[in-house]
Amino acid sequence: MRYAQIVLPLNLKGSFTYKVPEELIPAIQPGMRVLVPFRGKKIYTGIVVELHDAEPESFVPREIISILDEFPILPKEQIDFWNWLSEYYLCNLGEIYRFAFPSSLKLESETYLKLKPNVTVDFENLDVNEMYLIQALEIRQLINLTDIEAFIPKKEIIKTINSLIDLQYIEIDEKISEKYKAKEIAYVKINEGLLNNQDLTEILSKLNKAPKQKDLFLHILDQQTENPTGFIKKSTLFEDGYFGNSHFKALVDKNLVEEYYLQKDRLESYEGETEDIEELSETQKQANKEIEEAFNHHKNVLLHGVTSSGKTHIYLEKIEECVNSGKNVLFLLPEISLTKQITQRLEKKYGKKLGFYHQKLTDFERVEVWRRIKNNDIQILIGTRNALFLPFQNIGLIVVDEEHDSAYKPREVSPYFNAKDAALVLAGFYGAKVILGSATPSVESYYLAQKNKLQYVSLNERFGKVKLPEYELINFKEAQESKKTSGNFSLRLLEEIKKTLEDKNQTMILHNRRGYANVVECESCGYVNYCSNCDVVMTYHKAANEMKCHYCGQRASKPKTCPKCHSENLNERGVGVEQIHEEVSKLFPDYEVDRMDVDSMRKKFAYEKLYEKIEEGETDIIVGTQMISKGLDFDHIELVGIPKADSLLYVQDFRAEERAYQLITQVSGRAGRVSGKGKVLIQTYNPDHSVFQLIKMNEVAKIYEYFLQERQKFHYPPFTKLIMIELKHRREDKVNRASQFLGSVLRKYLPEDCVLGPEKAQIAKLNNLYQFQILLKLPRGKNYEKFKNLVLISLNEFDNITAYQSIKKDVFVDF
DNA sequence: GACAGCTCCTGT
DNA sequence: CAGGAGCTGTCA
Repeated sequence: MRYAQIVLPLNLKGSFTYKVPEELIPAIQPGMRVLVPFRGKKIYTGIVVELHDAEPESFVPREIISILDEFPILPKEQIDFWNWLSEYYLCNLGEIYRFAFPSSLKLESETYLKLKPNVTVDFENLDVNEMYLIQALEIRQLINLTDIEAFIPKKEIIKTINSLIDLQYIEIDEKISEKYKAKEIAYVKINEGLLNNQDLTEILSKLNKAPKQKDLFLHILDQQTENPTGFIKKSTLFEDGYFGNSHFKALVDKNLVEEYYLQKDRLESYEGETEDIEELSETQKQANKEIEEAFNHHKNVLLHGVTSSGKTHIYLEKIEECVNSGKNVLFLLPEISLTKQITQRLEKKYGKKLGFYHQKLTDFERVEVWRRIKNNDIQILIGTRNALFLPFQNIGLIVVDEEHDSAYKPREVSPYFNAKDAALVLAGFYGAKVILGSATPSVESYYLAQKNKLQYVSLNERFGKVKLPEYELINFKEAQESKKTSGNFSLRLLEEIKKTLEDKNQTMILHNRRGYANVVECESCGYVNYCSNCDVVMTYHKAANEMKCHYCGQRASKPKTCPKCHSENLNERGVGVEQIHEEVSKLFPDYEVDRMDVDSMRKKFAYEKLYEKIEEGETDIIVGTQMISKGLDFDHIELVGIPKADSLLYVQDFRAEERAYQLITQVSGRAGRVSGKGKVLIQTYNPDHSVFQLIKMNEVAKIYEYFLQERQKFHYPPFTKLIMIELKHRREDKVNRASQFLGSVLRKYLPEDCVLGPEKAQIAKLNNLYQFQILLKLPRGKNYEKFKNLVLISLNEFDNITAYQSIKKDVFVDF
């Protein structure tokens, strides 16, 4: 095995061939990290994905510099998983590698400047910048390129460096810096020997002139005598703000106290008591048995459990079984803020054997989880989609909670994959089982269950036989005609809110639109405020008193007069959640009305504060966007109101109805969790719309039957496979031409009705990039592979056109 | 993805 | 004709 295929952390196709130096041949194994040179001197951390003896014919491979791991850091299953992802989602291995690894585990060399040895510099002939740089290099031997920006203007840097290299004064080198450092915690103690040799009164009298220092000294002494074997954390000294670091430093300088460091595991883990989980109800036992049977037949499970049916309870049971059989569990959540309940229950059971992994961890924290997973120190890992890439040793079960959630497949970060589908494949490589759980499964998963690819297990009653909420449709048009409305609310909905308030219960109002008004329009000339970066109207946010672009985040002040015709007749159109909140506050001035959306939750701990307020019953009405549909399980919410439910359907997306159903059902699930008397009032202009009618009937099978019929009729997934190709460029004409070309190439290989577009994207310009889209509708089944191959050929053909290389291309498989 | 080396345009 | 922006090709 003299050659290795190495994946580099760059967005490049495939892997690269390197020669394994003689002395490394016995040690090297697939899954290990190695240092390799790439392009001149630059050094990257690559992953060995394959070893072989086939000498490359067309080039002379370079040599691996060194091996970084004693044992493979990446299990075979993960390498298989990467290869699958790359093939299925048409993305590069390098992209996956970048996404999968914490950056401290893939060090790259940094470019440094240093003085050439033994040079004498003739300062006379240098300009100011050159002089600065030489002087800086004389003080510290190495300077990295970004540090130079601190004292030389950006534009001059290249010029300065080049001229000094020409003069033979400096040279460029590459160096790999160790980024990961174990976290050290500062502790303090009274200087050893001090107490034996010196009289305490003598010391204290020396400190008489510095009372604070004296206090601090006594404070430390106190703690140390009280608990001679304990450790005093330095940070605790400053907690109450009485002492400052200067006081402490003074004591160190006087040799009275000492500071020392100990390494600490960065990850806090639960230290409290552990306890067993409660017993299952009869219905749950039945579901549990069905899951067991499915697992015995090597089938994965779709657990469809209505809200509050106790899906978590069943997860816990299965997790327990899996851990008892000596295997580990991966528990996936769409976002980490939802962990609260499951965490609390698991912590009590598994204590230190529980781990977390999500996007909010720092890089060092990620490395520590990696290490613990690799050492098999974690039995249960709770995480978001990036946790799929941890180096699991013997995983036995993957739970995907809220499997329908779109956060499993964000469109913003590449590689674009659906964590739910990826989990099924990953589990296959490990021989593990999967439970997909949701109260509102995705149509795709439901279809798989129907086709018997997944075992369908249903929990159709709430825990403790609590009744599901009742739905009521309010015909808003009729209400308006008979003058039974006030603003955006029907009197019927207001009456129910009032009743709920009088019963000292809580109400939730869902309005899934951020801001106060969608558009600010000039009555006189029709001017509307567009974002300068995007082809999007800016939304008016009254609370922040500004206009915001919801796509690029751009802000602008709200115009007082029309910038075009200077008319003062500015009109606000389109209702946002802020406006609904304002309206409700005015209608119920004696009650506490709070708003929950990304804008009001931006401040630190805003979410936690509001959560607590609702839990304590201080909040009477919660007005919010889809954010309120997740994670807010409280006992006293009895009413859910959706004043403008139609807006949920008016979205140009074949999944709009499914999303609307899921959102309405999820919010509704918050109502009457304990009392069983929950009510959901839906105001709509179209009470006869199938989605609303089906929700009202609350017959799950019929709803999915309806969705599946619609999908089949219009040839959408799960009956076809969609691939969306998006092209972006600063110049519209260029990206337009490129997409026309790609469209024609695709049509050359694929049947005419498979290729839709190219078309301008719904948002024609985003962040100053013009976007065009091509949608491919491909048949599923055996032919899919064949067709996808043709897509791949087309994409390659496109990539080979050099003129289009500056165009950014994104491919979304299973769009 | 990153970077060197190239072309072509701008401006004095 | 320098200096820079943008394009192109290549890396093992």
